[in-house]
Amino acid sequence: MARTHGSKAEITGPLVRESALRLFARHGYDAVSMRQIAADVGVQVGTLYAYTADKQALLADLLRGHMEELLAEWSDDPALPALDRLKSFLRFHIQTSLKRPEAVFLSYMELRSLAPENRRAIAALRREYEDALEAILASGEAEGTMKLPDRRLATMALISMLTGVTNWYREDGRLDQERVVAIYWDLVRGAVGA
Amino acid sequence: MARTHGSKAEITGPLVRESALRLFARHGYDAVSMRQIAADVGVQVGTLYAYTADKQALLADLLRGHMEELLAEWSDDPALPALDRLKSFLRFHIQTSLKRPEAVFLSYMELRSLAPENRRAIAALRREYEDALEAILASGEAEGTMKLPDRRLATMALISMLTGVTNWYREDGRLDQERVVAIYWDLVRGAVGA
DNA sequence: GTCTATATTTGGATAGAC
DNA sequence: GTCTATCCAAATATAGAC
Repeated sequence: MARTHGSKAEITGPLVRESALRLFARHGYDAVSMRQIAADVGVQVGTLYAYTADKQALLADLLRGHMEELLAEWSDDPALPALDRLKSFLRFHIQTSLKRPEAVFLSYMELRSLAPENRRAIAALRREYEDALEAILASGEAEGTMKLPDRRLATMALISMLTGVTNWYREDGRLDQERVVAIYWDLVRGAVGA
Repeated sequence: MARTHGSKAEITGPLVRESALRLFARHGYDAVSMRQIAADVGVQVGTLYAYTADKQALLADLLRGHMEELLAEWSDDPALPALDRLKSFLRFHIQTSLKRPEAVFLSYMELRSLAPENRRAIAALRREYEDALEAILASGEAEGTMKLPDRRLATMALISMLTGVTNWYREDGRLDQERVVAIYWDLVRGAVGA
């Protein structure tokens, strides 16, 4: 696994990020040492510092990258019926959560490990994502196709519920992703009073 | 804050547990040092080892204690209508989560920091708790008062959703606990098809 | 029961050779 | 771009005095 001098310079950067993501998600930011990451990548510790200023920056970049990808990939059409938009959001959120479970988990767990400045920036991106869902719920209420006792709370409740798939879903389990989406849609549709 | 020799021997044990719980929940198990815990309690590091074999045992005891309390406090009457039982569970889970948010958060987050043996034991207790909810859903289906596409998945989805309150609830926020319970009850009732 | 002092390990980060 | 070697700080845990 370990490499020697001078090989694969151009791919080491991404490898560092991938290893860090996986290890941070699995064991927690503070539980993972730079030495572990280096060993996982197959380089020596010193090498890591050619790709990140320090450990904190590595975490911050991973979280920011994930949230920015999420926001960039999500597309919504306010002209569609709110229930259709909600179903799209649900599918998007579940599929993303299952495609990048480690990034999702990390983003929800390790905000606290960030320095205040970094934390504020990531929290703002997360808020932006939550607001995308809340806007859908608002339009559902305006249309009269949804009935919610408290829109903001419903937003948080739905996101918690959907993100929860990462806690129990197994690739080799009894349900495939489409089936999971369908089941969650039943639950969510009921919850929003449709 | 710091104490000197020989004072308050009989209360140091609980204080250690309280400090450890708060600090572990806030910063993560690996991010917290025994020195920090000692400083928070107001003793020197060595003293902690009169109350725990090591740091790992401290975490394991906190998690086990929380899960055992949860299971001991929860009481269910299978003779009641399933919807009433579900509402009881919901109130119990939300109130407990808001009364001991740190223990709840820790139990869901730091399983991974436990040695395999300890992890298995705590996971079994958690499973027992989940099964309590699943049994209620099963009886609702049998009664015909609930309609669920997948009972096990609904169980996990509801627990994720309810536990999510700890992510956003603030004591001084706009909603008191009873209001939160009422709002979640609306969402859950809809989700289970009642 | 608690303190002080310390052994021992491990961590993040840097310097300089190749 | 990567390695080797190393500095320095901080961590867990223990020993022995009071």
